[in-house]
Amino acid sequence: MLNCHPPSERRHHSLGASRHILDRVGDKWSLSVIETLCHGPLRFNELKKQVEGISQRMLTLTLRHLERDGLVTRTMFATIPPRVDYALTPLGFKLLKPVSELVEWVRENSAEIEAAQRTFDQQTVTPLP
Amino acid sequence: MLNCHPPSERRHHSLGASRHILDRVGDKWSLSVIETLCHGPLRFNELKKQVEGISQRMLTLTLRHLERDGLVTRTMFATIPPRVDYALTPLGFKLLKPVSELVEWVRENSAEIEAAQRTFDQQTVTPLP
DNA sequence: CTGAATCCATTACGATACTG
DNA sequence: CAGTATCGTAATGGATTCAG
Repeated sequence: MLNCHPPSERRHHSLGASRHILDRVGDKWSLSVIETLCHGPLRFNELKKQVEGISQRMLTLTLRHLERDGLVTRTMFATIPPRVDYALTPLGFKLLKPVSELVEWVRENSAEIEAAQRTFDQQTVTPLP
Repeated sequence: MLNCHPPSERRHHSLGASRHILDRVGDKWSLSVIETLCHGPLRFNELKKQVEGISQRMLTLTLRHLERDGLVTRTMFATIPPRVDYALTPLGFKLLKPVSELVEWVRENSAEIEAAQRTFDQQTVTPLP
């Protein structure tokens, strides 16, 4: 929970340790990859097809980060051609709940957010004469 | 909610419209600023003192983004010296709930996450002879 | 006091080519 | 098939200086 308490009762840095996961939430591809994997394991190229727009490089990097944080497992099969399966860990599945609720919240409030953005953008527009 | 359904039932881009807010969640300062403002309005320099480590530039930029998204209001007083109050909007307050639950989730699972990171990091370490 | 402007370092990302 | 390597570009953030 965020430290919504007066400064006297506040602990040092309320976030900080959570940064790594928040970075995953904020980066361009992690949530899409997690979402795609929630139906079951997928191979690298299947993932690449289903996460539209992602490059090979970014898929590799994103999967490495998710694997490092314990959200995704990587399973290699010593076949020819090689085959690698990626799957959500139980931890990865559990993350879906709070993340989904956040995304859901944004959806429910997107009209208000976009209205605010339009208002803000119009204020500072200085049309040329 | 994230599209955890088979591809046949899946809507085009599950995220996409939510990117803007997810970017706020993911960036370095937005959540700290929101957290600091949840006790009540603050002036620019009070915010700068309480959000430790933030530079003047990043505080300005962060506040502009939050204001644009309708999460924060900016109130100027035409006094000398000038005074500007920043406060959470009702929308900003409401965002605290899903965000807090996400941060809470990370806290509850930080041990497991950090253990995964240590394991991952040790795998690829190749100590020099 | 509030904040805009500038400069710089680091990182994120994308496109392409190459490899076991 | 599943990557790695390399390159170039854009975005992000920090430090410092200037201004109303």
